[in-house]
Amino acid sequence: MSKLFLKPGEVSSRNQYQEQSSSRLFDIGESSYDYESTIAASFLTRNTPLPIHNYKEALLYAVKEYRTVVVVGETGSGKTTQIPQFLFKAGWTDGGKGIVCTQPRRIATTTVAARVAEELESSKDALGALVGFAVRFDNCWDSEKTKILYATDGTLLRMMLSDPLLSKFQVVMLDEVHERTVSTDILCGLLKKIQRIRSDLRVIISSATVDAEKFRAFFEYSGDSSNNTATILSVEGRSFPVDIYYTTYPVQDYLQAAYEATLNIHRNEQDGDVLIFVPSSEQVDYLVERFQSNIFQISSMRKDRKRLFCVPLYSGLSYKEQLAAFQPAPVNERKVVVATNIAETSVTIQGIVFIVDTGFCRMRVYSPETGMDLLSIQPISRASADQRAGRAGRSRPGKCYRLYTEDSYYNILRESVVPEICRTNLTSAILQLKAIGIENIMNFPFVDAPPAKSVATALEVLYAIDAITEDGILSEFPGMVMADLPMEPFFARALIAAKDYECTREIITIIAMLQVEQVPGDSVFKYSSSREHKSFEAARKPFGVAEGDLLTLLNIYDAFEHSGHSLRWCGNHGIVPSYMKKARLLRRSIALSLCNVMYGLYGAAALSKADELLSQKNPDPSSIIKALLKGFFMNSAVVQPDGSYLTLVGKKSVTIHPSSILASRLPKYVIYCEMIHLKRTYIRNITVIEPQWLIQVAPHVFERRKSPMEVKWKQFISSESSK
DNA sequence: GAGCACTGC
Repeated sequence: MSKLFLKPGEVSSRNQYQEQSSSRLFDIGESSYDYESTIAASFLTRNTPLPIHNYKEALLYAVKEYRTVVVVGETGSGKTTQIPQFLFKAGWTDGGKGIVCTQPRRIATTTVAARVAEELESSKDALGALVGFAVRFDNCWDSEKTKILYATDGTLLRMMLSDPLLSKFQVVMLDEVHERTVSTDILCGLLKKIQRIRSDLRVIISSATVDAEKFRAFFEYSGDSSNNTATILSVEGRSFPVDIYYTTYPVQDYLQAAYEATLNIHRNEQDGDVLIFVPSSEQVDYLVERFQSNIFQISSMRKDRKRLFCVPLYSGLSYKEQLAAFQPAPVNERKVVVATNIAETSVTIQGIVFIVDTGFCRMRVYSPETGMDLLSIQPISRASADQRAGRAGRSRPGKCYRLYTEDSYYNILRESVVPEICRTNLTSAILQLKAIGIENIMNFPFVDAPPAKSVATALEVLYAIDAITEDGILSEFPGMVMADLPMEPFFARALIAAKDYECTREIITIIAMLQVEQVPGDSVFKYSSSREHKSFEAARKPFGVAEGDLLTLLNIYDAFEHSGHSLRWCGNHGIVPSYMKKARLLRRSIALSLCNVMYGLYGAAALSKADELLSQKNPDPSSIIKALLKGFFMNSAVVQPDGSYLTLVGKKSVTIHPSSILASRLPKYVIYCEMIHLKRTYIRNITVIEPQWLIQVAPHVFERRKSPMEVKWKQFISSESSK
């Protein structure tokens, strides 16, 4: 087996790199977060100075002299927690304006804020005063007192709706910019524009090495190189070297190779756990099963009979199932974690010494031509490969076995990920931009511009749902209201329409239930993970209604409410109580947002209006469906003789996903929430409609056959581009 | 009868 790989002596120096260790409760200065099960490791490095402290003076100097500072540092250097504190202590908030630091994930946002509050105020109850956080539906900060605010990137973007110049902030720090989320990318463009108006604003960009000069150049707006406005500060990391091994030949079957590589590690290597990266959850299950069925032979490979055990890790597992991957291995046993990309950035497992990297991941890619999402297995980027390798070497030197050749690494893998903005549906992002006041999308300073076709498609969709006018201008109503509602545009449109159809309570409930449904693994029903789908369908059946999946979810919530929100009732019906609780909270949050945004009510007035909205029942399914239709009429389809469906807009051939309650009923006309191409093109979350409702709800699309709207759309798209 | 990587408002 070892002949597959280059010998250690053949490892050239460029295959070694550093990543600093950070075995503490909160991973400082990086996207990762350690599950609670790793609390035991938290005090190991508490008192060790973080590398960033060596750069304090250099950083403060750079922020003083330059409008934009790109801080390059590997994960764990301490930049996320320390930089805002340096600036605070140096007096950057003395003028009354604060510091905001964005993160791509909620969990990192809240945990980092908690840690900084504790560090700065030496108190565990300090969060929400000097230091706070802001994420959707969960704010913990004080507009008077808070000087350091951690927020998700999407939340800061949303704040710009009411404060487009971010006038509350003196310094904006964007963290994990190399991950290239849509929100972070858009914030970069907006900050670049704000800097032209606000010369006092300071921007700090935290990024991985490969992108540093790209971002520096993006924010540079002096043409004179002796008078730069943006600079780069590099911060070294703190960690142990990771030796990289490549295969000598391309592997035919990376699952087989991963299996063999792991056996080889187990046979020949000292202590230390193994983390295997594979693209999909099915492949995780396959490998785990394969290890488990050979566990005795594998354990007997070693003289000391050291045992090996294998656990899966992907987001579709329930919280409880995921915890097993974080439990430390017993003495004289080796843990093998088989994981999807979740282990690349979202979570950190302590004690990993060996990495096995297949070199592939599953990625969602949007096709603007078809308006469809495609989920396909693709080679990872070099940046991802390095990130994966860096998951070893956090507590001691590690090794990474790449199941591809060194030549592939340098010549086939792309340098960094395709930015999300280039492979996603832009409807929501463009609505946000319009609401912030960016009318001309084509001229927006994108770090990487999305495909023009994606922009055009998004504008067409926004026009069709009344968010923008023919001239591409955001409408005061419903456009501005849709932008203000913290949900996807189609849902926002349906929620606004619900007022006219007098079914606000029902639409809010459906949106809340869908939100919970989307939580992978544990959804509303017990046993809904892939292995136990039969129980899931059995539990759902008594609540199933002929109108489809969305009204079935409503039916479940109504039954839960009717039981007096009884946990015992949940237990008796195979429904997970915590998820119904979550739906209940979400309903209230959504209702409150609606009261703020559409009724202009705040405080106690909003609370009482929300309660009123949530108590007015409408038992008429047709009005609920019409409200839904107001948002989702573009996602309509008609059944074909062979049982497939044809979408009315776009004429795509699709199939109802078998998980739908309507999969075998084949109603004539339906709307769907999502279309995705897997082995076939599926539509999911189906609702039955009457065809004449389409004309009632969207006459501009379905009535006039002679002059297709495409003509009009094309006109305003060209006027949009020429602005 | 199929099977979805991972986030966010």
